Amino acid sequence: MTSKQEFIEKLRNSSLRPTKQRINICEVLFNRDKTFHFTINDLFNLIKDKTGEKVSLATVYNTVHAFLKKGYLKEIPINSNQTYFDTNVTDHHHFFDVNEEKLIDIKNEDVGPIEIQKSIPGKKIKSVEVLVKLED
Amino acid sequence: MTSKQEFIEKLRNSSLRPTKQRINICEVLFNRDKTFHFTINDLFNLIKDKTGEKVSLATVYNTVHAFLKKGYLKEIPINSNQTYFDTNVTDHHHFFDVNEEKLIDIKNEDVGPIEIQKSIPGKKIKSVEVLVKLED
DNA sequence: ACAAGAAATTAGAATAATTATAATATTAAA
DNA sequence: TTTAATATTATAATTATTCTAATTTCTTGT
Repeated sequence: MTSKQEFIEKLRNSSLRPTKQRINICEVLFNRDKTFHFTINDLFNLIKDKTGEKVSLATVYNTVHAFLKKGYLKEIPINSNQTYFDTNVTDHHHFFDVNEEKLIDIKNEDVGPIEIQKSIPGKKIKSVEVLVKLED
Repeated sequence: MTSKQEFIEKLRNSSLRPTKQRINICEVLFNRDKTFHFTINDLFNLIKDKTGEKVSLATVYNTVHAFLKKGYLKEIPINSNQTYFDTNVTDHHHFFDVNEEKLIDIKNEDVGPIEIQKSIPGKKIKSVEVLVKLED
């Protein structure tokens, strides 16, 4: 359980102004034990539900993007038409349950080493992510 | 080079009605040597350019989705806000050049075997895809 | 501490992406 | 053929995302 004050400090330390909106978003995103997978819309609705305060959808977008850039969130590549995000920013992979449209983390150590025997001149690898689609 | 007549047959054999729009889309998608990575918008613009005929954007969506379901196209999971598709429907992986926003195929044999040491009860693996992001 | 200017942030309005459905075209049946 | 059934198209509606004017927060000078 992180206090409002701690979020304010963390935001300031990241040179993000600790606005009421951002603090609310932090409470929803980071006051959790488990990692959290969500879409912008999930988050938008949860803010209203959990904090009672309304934050505009555009601000949710802005904040999520700010947090992404700071490395507090990770974007997960799935070809659903809604973009998914993850509060687990460590290097890891995902199951995507196609039937239930639900994401599940796969720890890095649960995936054997991935060897890419091809390279593109002038480019370096930024990330390697595995997406395992599941069905019933 | 596949003829219009051949596309008509292929569509019929897949129980897809061979409409003028679909034939135009086939010409743009499948009259190529190399595999083709595209977004709906890319395709929409190419149809006008290559065939001179206009097909509505909604029809492009419809057709791409129909082709996906039939297995003639593959959707590629990237977290760009535009969905990418691939005419290469074999099992394979991708580089995504983040700077140039460009996709590059990685043949299956250029990626070592991927071992997933975790499973979800009641669910079976539908696909395993690797996305390697590249930067300068 | 306070005011003024600079910079960042918010949220309404605009745009872009995708889907639903009424109108049209294609096919199947008689 | 003609009609009925079904599939397809494309406009209109909806949903997702971004842009920007108005507002808020911060910084600096006093």
